[in-house]
Amino acid sequence: MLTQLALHDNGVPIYVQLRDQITALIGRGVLKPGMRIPTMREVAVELRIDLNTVQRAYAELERAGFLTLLRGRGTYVAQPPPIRARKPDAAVLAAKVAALAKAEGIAPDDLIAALKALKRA
Amino acid sequence: MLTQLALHDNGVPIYVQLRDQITALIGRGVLKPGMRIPTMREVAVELRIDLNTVQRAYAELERAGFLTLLRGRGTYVAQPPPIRARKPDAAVLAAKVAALAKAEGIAPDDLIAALKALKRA
DNA sequence: TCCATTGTATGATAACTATCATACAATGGC
DNA sequence: GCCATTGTATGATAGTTATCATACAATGGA
Repeated sequence: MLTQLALHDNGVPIYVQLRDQITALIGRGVLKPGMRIPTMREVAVELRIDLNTVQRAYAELERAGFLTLLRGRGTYVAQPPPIRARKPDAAVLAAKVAALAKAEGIAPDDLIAALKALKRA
Repeated sequence: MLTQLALHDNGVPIYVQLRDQITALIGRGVLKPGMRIPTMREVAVELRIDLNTVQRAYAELERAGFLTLLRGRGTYVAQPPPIRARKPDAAVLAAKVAALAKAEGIAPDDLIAALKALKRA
């Protein structure tokens, strides 16, 4: 995983870059549920950043339900909850996602296409 | 242009969001060379942020060659804006979004369906 | 039982970010 | 020339971010 992480000097806080890049890796299926990911210290040393910075990213990812932190054992990609075909929930998420896409200047159709492409990968 | 800007509370500094969203608008051709864009004060009032914050974004965009600032007259999209105008990457957003859906237990197909429904609304 | 590993926590410090207030400086229209 | 508009600049303040140093706490294997 470490080789896929790249921090840039573009004004975005390090912990945000780390958090979002790990989220993206999970979304792409590079990191799968149950997988163990590098320890906070490994990430800190490899990326030459502070342990506290990594902890912040990991902690946010745990709160968001992406990771499971086990003291003394390591960090794992969270087991996703059972998929329910609840359309209302999907609608709420879709609204949020549409706002994100708009902010980044991505057309809804392009996002839909990219999501479909992800499924095939 | 103002209606196309949306700031989020996601840890990314406001001036970075503003800067990147404007470069995306230029990259997409929504803002064309020679066009006048809103004054710093207009942006500050509309987005309810500080004038200094807008100034920072505009100043960085000028240094990067995207904008031309003319005192007393306003701000214009630079005559040939850099070729390196940032093009939004739908795949990156899709990866993040897929992870969000996974964490909430929403099937990708349901999210796609909900996004399509939004378009019709 | 030890002990290395790994996550968790605290406190200090410097740098950065956002806001507020205020003012200056150039431009162009009248 | 006057003056509204708009970009430019400064200084203060509060909150955030990154780093450093250090320590504690739970886990599992030897």
